[in-house]
Amino acid sequence: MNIVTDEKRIDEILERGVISEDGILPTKEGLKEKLMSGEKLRFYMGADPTAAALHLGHAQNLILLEDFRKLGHEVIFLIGDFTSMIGDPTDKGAARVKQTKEQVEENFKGWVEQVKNILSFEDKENPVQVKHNSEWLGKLNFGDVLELASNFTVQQMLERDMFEKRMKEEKPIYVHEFMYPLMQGYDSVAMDVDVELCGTDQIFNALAGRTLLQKLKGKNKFVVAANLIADEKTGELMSKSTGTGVFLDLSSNDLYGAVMSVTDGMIKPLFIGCTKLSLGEIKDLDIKKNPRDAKMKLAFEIVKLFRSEKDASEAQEYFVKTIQNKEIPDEVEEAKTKSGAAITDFMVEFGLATSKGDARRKIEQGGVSIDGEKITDVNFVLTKEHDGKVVKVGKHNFRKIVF
RNA sequence: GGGUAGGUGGCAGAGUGGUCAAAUGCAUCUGACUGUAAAUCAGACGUCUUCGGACUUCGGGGGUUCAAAUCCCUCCCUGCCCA
Repeated sequence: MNIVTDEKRIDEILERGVISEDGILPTKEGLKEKLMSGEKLRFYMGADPTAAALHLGHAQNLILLEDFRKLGHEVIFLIGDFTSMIGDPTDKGAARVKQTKEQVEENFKGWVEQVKNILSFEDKENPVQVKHNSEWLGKLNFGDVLELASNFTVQQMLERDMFEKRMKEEKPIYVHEFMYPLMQGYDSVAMDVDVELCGTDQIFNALAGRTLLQKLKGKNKFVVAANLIADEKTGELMSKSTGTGVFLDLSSNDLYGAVMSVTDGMIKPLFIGCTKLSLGEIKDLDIKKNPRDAKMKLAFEIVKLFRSEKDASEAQEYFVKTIQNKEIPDEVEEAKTKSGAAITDFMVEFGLATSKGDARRKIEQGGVSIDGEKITDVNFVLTKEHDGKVVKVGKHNFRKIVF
């Protein structure tokens, strides 16, 4: 596969806005020059399988990775199965709980499935390569680790803002957490990469790799740091803890809905980071004037990109029907029960409530209905006449009663 | 090694013998309002319940007491200071 050196395309990738202001290190010009040189480069991006699902924040980096792949460069998606057992201290107020090998295995199962539409693992000429860092990190012995560690000082490690923060808050910092940048750095050496893609929160770790590569191989690695997806106005990051994370293991309908419930300030960053629309098209959308329509377009584009156009249309239809018009959807998961079953037991059994008490509460608060009729009695019992009717809990949880 | 302060619900953080299933904030859930926005407001937020209450929870174990998150013993874990 030939290396594409089309300046316009390279500029569009580097200028898109996904990459942070000074997110290309050491310099943007340097990287552009390298891309223009026609030399085949090796890119990589890593992610630790600490969660079962990837979210849109990862996705934006992966889309970027694919852009570079399409220019003809070698691209590696690194699964941090070894590093995730230690845990990256980034953005954590406390040390991450170590994960077992089983948990890690369990988590990255399905990752490829979640992103196969945006990353070409199956490309004949130049497929994305998948690697695991346990392959090399697991083989280092204590001496090797000491050797690596001797390239950095404790002061350098302590410069990381979150270590500083923890020092200030008198919270523990474990010795093995200092190893994290070393490990991520060694990934670069082991794979002998030219460019690493990461989020801005990962720059410290990525630079450790730059240092190591320089010292051990005399190689000049570039770091491309993508902006984290954040609300334009409030600066709030998209994250699970604030309830704004959009995960990629959701069904198409839920993925669409999850995008719809994102704050308005996230619309533009998501368009730029997680869709294929050109900057011109995004500009034409006039997000401010009609945020709802812009968001629907965004949700559509995202589902289309990660699933298919058909899924996107269906998800949109579902959304309009059940959420906007509050109708019962066409297809509802069936729940086989017995005549005489208490509604509370039914709810617990089919995941509509976490406990009987929770079920009772939801009924008392008016959150439960059958075919549109609100249930007010917590002792309500299902009978034959409810066969085929649909129980609704909250705004969008439905189950069809089947005997 | 010495000294000292701590370990509380998903998280942060109050509570030092009964009124504690444990304040408050965040997260979460339900409702209202909406664009399933956001913000806001109201309510809920251990399990079971015949709705009287019962049962399990405050690092682990043991003890004192009519009564323990709170007191004692012991073990485990962490911060800080000194060495």
